[in-house]
Amino acid sequence: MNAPARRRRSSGRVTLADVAREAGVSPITASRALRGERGVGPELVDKVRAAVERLGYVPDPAARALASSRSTQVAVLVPLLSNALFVDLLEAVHRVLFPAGYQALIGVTHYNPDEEEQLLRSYLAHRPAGLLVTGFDRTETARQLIQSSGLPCVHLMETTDAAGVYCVGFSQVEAGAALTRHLLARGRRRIAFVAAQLDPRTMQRAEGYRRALREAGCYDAKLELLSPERSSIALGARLLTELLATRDGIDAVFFCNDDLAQGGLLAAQRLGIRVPTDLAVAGFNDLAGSDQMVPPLTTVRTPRSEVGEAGARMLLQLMRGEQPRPSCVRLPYEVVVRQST
Amino acid sequence: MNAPARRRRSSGRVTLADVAREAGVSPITASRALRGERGVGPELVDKVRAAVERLGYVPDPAARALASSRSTQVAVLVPLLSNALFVDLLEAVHRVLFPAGYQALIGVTHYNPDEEEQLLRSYLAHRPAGLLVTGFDRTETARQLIQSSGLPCVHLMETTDAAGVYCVGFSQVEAGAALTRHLLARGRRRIAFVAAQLDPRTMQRAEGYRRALREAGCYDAKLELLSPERSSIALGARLLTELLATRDGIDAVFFCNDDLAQGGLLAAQRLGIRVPTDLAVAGFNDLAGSDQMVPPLTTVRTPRSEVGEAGARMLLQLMRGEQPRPSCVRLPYEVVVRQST
DNA sequence: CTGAAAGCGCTTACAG
DNA sequence: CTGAAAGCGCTTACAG
Repeated sequence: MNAPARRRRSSGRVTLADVAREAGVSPITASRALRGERGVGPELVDKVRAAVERLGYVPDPAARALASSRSTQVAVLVPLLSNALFVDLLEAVHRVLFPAGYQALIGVTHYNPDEEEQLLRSYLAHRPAGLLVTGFDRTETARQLIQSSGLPCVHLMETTDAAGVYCVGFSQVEAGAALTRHLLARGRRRIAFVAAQLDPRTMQRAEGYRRALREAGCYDAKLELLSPERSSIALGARLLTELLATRDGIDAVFFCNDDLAQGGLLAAQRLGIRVPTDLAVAGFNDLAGSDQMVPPLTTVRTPRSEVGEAGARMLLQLMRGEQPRPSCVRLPYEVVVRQST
Repeated sequence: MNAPARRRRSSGRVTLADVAREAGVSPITASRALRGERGVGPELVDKVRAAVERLGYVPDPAARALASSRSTQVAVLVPLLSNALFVDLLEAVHRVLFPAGYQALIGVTHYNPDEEEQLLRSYLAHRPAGLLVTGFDRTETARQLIQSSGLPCVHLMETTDAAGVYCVGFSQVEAGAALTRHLLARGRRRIAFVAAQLDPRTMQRAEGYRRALREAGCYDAKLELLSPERSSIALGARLLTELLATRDGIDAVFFCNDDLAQGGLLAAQRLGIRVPTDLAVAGFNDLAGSDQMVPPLTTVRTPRSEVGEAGARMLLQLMRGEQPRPSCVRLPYEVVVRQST
């Protein structure tokens, strides 16, 4: 009855061995039954389940990770939490992953490739079951770390046609062009583009803006105001003021993100500029509050929740060893026309 | 030269044993040297460090967790990521914890005690090294899970004088009272309190509001408008409209959070109400954009970054087995007077 | 101050 | 379909 009592470090924890004993099977069978591995007699599965219930067994993720070199954690890397966009993305990811038994290890890169590389290194040591990363812009080392980890990885927010790459996103270029065309359709010709952060996706929107204006024969490089500073409402106010002080005859502004646009709208009000009569103002992402602005802000509703959800589902497939088809999902965005344009 | 090649599952990973061999010491000594345990000869430490460097050794957190029943993860539970307040808090926590070798496992409870309990259960299975939780309001089961885990735990955002409880926060009651007294000092007498979410900290601010008004003999329960809905700019606009339609003679509004206040300010503008002439408007937390509103919003700057930083440092002490003194830190807030009052 | 042995709680690989 | 043995990569507990 007594276990040899020397050199024990028992944590008092209920282990798989306890469950197996209680169920009258071997630990391996209990393990297989619990993981839903096929090839275990249904009656045994029931017995094991009942024993788990009775003993209140909780599997030890560390032991599982060590033995299988796979954990139930999924590393999710996003640039920033202060952009509501990524919060929506993470919420959606969590909504899919958590019920499936996975936990999101959230890493914030601050749009800094070196920081991303460091986080990746640290998270990879934890043997995550999968990886969710934002976009394609990273250091070569980071790329190799992902590659050589052999882990399932889904790229979010951007899309590519490259083979063997899994991604869920939308065309930032097209969305930028669509919004610009809306401004052109409203009769605007001197359309400025104001951006901050200057991350890859922002620059893709800039590319869409340029394309649309070139098509219309209205492109003027001087109408671009690009700042490397971090995007914020305050910066939007500052940039609008600067824009109007240094460029003539501007009749519309496309801000690369709604926080900038909201700040621009508030600055216009302080400057006594009538929107949209004197100046049309548009943003991007349809963030909280944009519909409440005076006047309500025209913007592009981007499908970040859908991206998070579809991306997480795709990763789940990959972690199960399945082949998601298509390997790259392009989701729709929508130009939301309100009274600011 | 050849290891017995049967039944190997080697992951190809560089292990502590490799490091030990390379350094010419035993694995235990290598382990101790790496963890900075005192009582290892300085020369040996150097040798081990060099070997780690040469081999590119990365410790395996799963193995470490299994052997020591402690991981390098810290579970951090916050109510919401869509409130910028908690994003600031998390950033600060990460800034302290990550360089110290810990990773934050971020859990979002959505102000739902059952959800918190579920997350706690799931995170506790991962043997975190410590716990960071928001406030004191949770299910009895959650409380016991924390208690019986025996893990170091620091409570954030609120304070208590209860013995044996570690916390870093500020007095929500006093901050609420201070802002209310500012409105009183401005000559306002019919001061409304508009709140959403109705979480414990919001209700503590309400308590401060009541106290200050009672002291001034101005308290009127009808001036409170409390909504259980989630706080947002849009809701603030709606609540201000409702408030003014159903209450007479209101000369000031204290919104329990800045997003509501920003919405209120925008609604006032649409309604043609002059702020602060007709109505003083104040918020709470000093969130992004509040200084950019028209007029700029009076609010309370809450020390969330400081709370996150001090809380994480306190946890670090506890995880080292030290006794932080004091066990409860009360940080200062600041009433920021702008043009809306 | 340093080390040989055992153990943490699982799963893999091999058998039957 | 089920299981006994070994191993995942560390650290604890005991010795010296």
